[in-house]
Amino acid sequence: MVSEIPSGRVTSYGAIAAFAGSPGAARMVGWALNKSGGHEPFIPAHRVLNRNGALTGKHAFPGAQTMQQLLEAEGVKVVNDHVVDFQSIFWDPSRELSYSLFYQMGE
DNA sequence: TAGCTGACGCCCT
DNA sequence: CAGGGCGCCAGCT
Repeated sequence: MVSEIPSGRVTSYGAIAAFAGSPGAARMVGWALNKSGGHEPFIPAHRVLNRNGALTGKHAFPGAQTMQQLLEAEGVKVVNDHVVDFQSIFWDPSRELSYSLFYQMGE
């Protein structure tokens, strides 16, 4: 699901968990993303933030500024570990994720 | 077995 | 504004 997030857009752990059918299991999303690093296919984990738009996962990246740099490279502004105008570039799975993802997943 | 700890989120004091 | 409780659940001690 995270792979479907367009460049320059962001979403939250909670939104993903909710759409996946386990509202409240946002921690698992972070756990999964943590495991997803360093291998193929590339998962744009830097586009997933907490519900306030904070870069709470930055410490899981190689460099201290890596997550922020990845976002800024896509045109997303970051100030004080928070994405600027988080609401306007928020990517809501329930509203924007197409049926095609599930088709790809096999169901 | 019990408890703790997360890249979380919501609700209540 | 701070702090606590609870749900969530995988993976360690």
